[in-house]
Amino acid sequence: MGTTQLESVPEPKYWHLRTVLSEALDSEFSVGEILPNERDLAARFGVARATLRQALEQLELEGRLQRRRGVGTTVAPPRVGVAVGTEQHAWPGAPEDAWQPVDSAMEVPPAAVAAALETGSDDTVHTVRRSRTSHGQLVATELLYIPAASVPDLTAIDAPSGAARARAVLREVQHLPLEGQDRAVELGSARADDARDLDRLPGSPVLVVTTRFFAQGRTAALSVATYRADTCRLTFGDSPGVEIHHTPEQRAS
Amino acid sequence: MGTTQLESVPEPKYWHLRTVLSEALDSEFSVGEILPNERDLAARFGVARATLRQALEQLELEGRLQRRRGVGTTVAPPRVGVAVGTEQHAWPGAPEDAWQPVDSAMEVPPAAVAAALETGSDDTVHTVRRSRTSHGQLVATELLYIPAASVPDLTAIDAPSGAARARAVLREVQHLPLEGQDRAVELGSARADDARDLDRLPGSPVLVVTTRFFAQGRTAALSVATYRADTCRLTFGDSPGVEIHHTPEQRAS
DNA sequence: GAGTGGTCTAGACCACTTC
DNA sequence: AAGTGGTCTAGACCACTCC
Repeated sequence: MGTTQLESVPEPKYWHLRTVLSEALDSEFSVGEILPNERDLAARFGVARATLRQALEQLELEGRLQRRRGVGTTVAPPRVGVAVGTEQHAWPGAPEDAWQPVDSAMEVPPAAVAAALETGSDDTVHTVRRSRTSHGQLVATELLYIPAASVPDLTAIDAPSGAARARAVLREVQHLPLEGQDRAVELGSARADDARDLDRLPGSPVLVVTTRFFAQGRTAALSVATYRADTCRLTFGDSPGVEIHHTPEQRAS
Repeated sequence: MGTTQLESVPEPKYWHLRTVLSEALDSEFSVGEILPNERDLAARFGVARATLRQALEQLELEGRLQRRRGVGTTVAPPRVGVAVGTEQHAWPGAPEDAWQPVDSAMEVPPAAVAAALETGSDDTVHTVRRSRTSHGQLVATELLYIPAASVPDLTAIDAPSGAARARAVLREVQHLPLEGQDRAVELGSARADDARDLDRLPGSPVLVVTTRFFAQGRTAALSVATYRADTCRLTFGDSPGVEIHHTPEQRAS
C-alpha cells in the first residue's frame, strides 16, 4: 500500500488539498463552524502554510469559507441571491429601489466614465454614493454619476453634500423620461475604500455591475456597483434564482 | 526628501506595487507588449518574487495582464463584451444562439442540478456540452441539463453521443413552449476540465452563469455556463455595453 | 537547453481580535 | 498577552514553450 496514488497526472498539491477540504466541508462541517487554524491544518496535511493558504484562498473565492484576521476561518453560508435585473426600466432612487443613499457631491469622474457620459474630461458631474444591504449585511457599494445636464433644476438649490443632497439628486432624475438601460457584469478587485466599506481586504474579488441609463438620446446616468463576490450571487430574473453548486469535481457517466 | 511617504497607513507592498505597475501599464506599455520576466521585475522593485507575483495576480484578475507559462507576461487587451441577456425568451439552440454544440450524453447530474430539475438524485438527464467563441477565442463552456421528460420524442432515436446527438437534443427542446427563464451570475473557480478547455489553469476565476428555462410549469432545462473572468465582460442589454475601467484609484474632488 | 511562469518550502514578522 | 490570519523573504524545483 505504499504508492496508492497514480503519478501520471501530478495535480498541484494545493488543488488536491482544495478538493479534500471541500469534501470535508460538505460532510464534516456545518455553516458557521470554525476550522482549525492554518498552522495546525498545514501540519496535519504535511504541507507548508503557504500551500495550505493557497487551497483556502480557492475555497474562499468559491464562497465556501470566510476568513477574518485575528479571528479564524469559518464555514460560509450559501451565497445570498441579490436581485440586479429587477427594477428594469426605472431610475435609481425609484420607490422599490434596494439602495440607500449615503452621500453626494460634484466631482470630476474617472476618464472612462466621462467618456461614457460624453462630458468633458474636466467637467464635474453629480456623484452619488449609495450602499446596499442584504440580510443585515452590506453587500455592495455604488457610485452613480449624473451629468448636470440630466438634472437641470438642481443647480445648487440643495445641500452641498450628505445623504440629503443624494436624495435631492435622485428625486430630480426621476423627472426625465427613461428610454432604456443596459448592463454589464465583470470581475474586479476592491479598491481600498470599497474594501473598507465591504469589510474586506483591498484587492478582494468583487463583481462590478455597470448600468447605463438612457434618456433624451444620451446616457443620462451611469452606475458602477461593486458587489462582494464571495457572498453574492447576482440574479437577473424575477424569481430568486437557482442555487447551483458548480464546484463538484465529479461528473458521473 | 528623505521620507516623502506617510507612514500612517502602511499599505501592503504588493498593493502598492500593483498601483505602480498599473500606472506603468497605462502610460508606458501598449496592448500585447511583453513585460520583463518576474525575476527581473522583482529585482528591479527590490521585493521577493512571491510579492511581485501577488501584484501580478491582482492585475491579471482585473484583466490587465495575461500570463502564460513558458512564454511570459503580456499586456492584455480590453475585455470583450459578451452578450448574455440577448436571446431572451428563446431556447438554447435557437438560430441566433452563440453557442456551438460539442457533445451530448445521458448522465447523472450533480445533486444541486437534480434538485433544480426535480429529478431523482440517481436519474440520468440529457447533458449537452457546448462552447462559445468570441473574436476567435474560446470564452466559455456550458453544461446544459435537460430532463428526459422535456424531450419525450428523443428516446434513443439518434446517435448515442457526439455533436450530432447534441444538435438532435437541442432540436427537440425547441418544440416546448418556453414560459420564461431566470438567470444568476456568480464567481467560481474553473474545474480541471473547464480550465483545460478555456486554456487556463485549474482554479482560475470564472464567471458562472446559471440559467433556468421554464416550460409546462417546470424547470425544463438548466444551463451552467462558465466564462473566463479575465477576458470577459458579460453584457445584459442589447447594446454592446460600456467599457468602464473601474480600477483607477484616484477620485478627483 | 534556455527561459518562462507555476508550485512549494520553512521560516519571520506584522496587524488584528479577543481575553 | 495569546492567538489568529496577512505579508514577506530567499531560496528550490517543476512544467511548459520555444529555439
